Amino acid sequence: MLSTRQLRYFDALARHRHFGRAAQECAVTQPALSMQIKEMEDLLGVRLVERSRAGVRLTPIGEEAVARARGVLTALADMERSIRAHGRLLEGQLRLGALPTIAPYLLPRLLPEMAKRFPDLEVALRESQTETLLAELEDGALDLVILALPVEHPALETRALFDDPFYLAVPEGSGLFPGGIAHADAVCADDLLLLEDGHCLRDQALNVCQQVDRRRLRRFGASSLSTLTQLVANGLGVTFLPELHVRSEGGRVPRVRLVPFAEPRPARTIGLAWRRTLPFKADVEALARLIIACRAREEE
Amino acid sequence: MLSTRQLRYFDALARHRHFGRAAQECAVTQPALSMQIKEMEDLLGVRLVERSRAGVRLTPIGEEAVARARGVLTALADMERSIRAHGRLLEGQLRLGALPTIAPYLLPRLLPEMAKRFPDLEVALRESQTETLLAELEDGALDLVILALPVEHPALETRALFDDPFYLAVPEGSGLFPGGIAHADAVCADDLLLLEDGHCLRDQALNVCQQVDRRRLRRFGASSLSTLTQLVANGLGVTFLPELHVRSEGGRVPRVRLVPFAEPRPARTIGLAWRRTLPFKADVEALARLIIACRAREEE
DNA sequence: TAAAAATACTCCATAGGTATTTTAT
DNA sequence: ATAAAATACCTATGGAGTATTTTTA
Repeated sequence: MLSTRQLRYFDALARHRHFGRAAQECAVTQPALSMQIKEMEDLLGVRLVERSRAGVRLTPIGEEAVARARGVLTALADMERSIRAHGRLLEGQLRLGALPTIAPYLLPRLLPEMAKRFPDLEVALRESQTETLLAELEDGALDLVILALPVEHPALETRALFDDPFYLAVPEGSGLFPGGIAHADAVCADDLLLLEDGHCLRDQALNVCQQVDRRRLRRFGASSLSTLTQLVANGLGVTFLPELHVRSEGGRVPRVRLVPFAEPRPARTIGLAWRRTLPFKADVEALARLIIACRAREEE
Repeated sequence: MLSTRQLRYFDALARHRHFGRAAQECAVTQPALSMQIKEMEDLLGVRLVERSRAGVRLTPIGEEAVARARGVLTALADMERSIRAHGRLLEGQLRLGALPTIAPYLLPRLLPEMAKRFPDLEVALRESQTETLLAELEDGALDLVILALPVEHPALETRALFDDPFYLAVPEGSGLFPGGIAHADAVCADDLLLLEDGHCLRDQALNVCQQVDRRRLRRFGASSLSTLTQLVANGLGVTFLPELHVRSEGGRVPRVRLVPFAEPRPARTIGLAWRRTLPFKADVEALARLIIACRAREEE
């Protein structure tokens, strides 16, 4: 049976595509690493790497092998962490990721609460879009992410936290939706301002506005909700704002009127996602409750 | 990082609850195994086993650890098999499981076809009920199972093969359903004969007969479809027979009348299930097509 | 006290280091 | 010609064996 050492060397080799540098990363000499790779190839009876002067290429089988090797290494690393912490995820380091449309509004309240409740926990933060978060979660660079559900991924588990309803932000005095209730169908593509591509909030908003003609949307999107509200404040259009953002601004935004939607109010579901192989559910549950409590607190 | 050797020793120790016998299984001496376990405990900073005169007990953390260790070992073993076979599942050994309500009817046709199509494949068969099959699949004792879908299991993938409609088997000359079309709602609990508990076919039949009063069902069920048809033939009641079974009997059963159900015909979905970590999809697909073709052939 | 695990020590296999050769561009 | 990997050879770490002690029911 292969050793974890061989898997580690092989992973490093696949990343560096260079025996010498891979060996350096593994803190061994090049022949030591070469020998282990050779041994792996002998054990598997398969050529994993194409050696050539200009670096190294993996064979197709090698690509498959490294993907599986990384899976095994991640599972093993997760096991070690879990057991070392007596199954308590909330001690030691937690690498937490969050969407840019969530992090700035939830974390300022959450992090102090977490520090109070789990004093032995050290949180490393990362803010990225859904796709990046999920990739990093999968390959073990993150432990837990806060994002919008649903997430369909076989290696991940999720836990819904709360629904975050949308408001329609219109310029103050614009006269739109004078009844104070917005209707998704009445939003016009020419007016709609959105985040740039890749933000899931953009897709969610478009989902709500099924009938909007995508071809008539403005080409360039904003990169943050703050920018977006500035645009709205200056009369350049309307946009969707999640309640989470609105709350963090104290319930109102200068020169912008926030119009609630008609029932059923469109919303995004905020939730946690993590690798199946990482933590005990009890820990995620504890954290989930803290987050929910944390959000409820803001209602005061 | 832990070595695979340590994981193997630990797994053996957890199974034998005895250092000496675990060591024997691993073909090393007791002190060698003791040292590796100690090393593991040191690396993890956790006590994994309670040593006592009368054998060994795992601590709660140890239980968690061994479960995870087995997961890692299975993933690694699957990786080795896949790569060794160049991703071709259908060479070497395939440990195949099937439900007792499928195996006797499908396999006599399938196995010769498989032998013809995949000459380098050696098939090891196991026949069990759904629960057992899934457990053995998960812990690596089986590679692939044929059963009734749906199967909801995070570590497993599935592939539907075909729908297998039910017939109602009634005693010849009983006068039931003279129109030649059965209606699920007209089946009476007093008449209904079923397989014993644990057979998924039993549950599926009860699902079709939503209105049947479960309390009035006979206490003891048959252990095979053959027994069941004997009971029906002797006028003791009626039962559900899957088409797969009927076909294998040449389309008719002595002294039993087979009544098709009204549309939509109730059916069970037969499918394949396997660990996500094991094979390439292409191989499962190849086998799936063979099975489907194999069943279609019988229609002649 | 007796069975089982831990410890002490010794040995050897194998991983790793150094020096060198081979290979491919 | 030269950078990179393979090979050869030596060293040393650590895994495993044998003998023995310690533990505990």
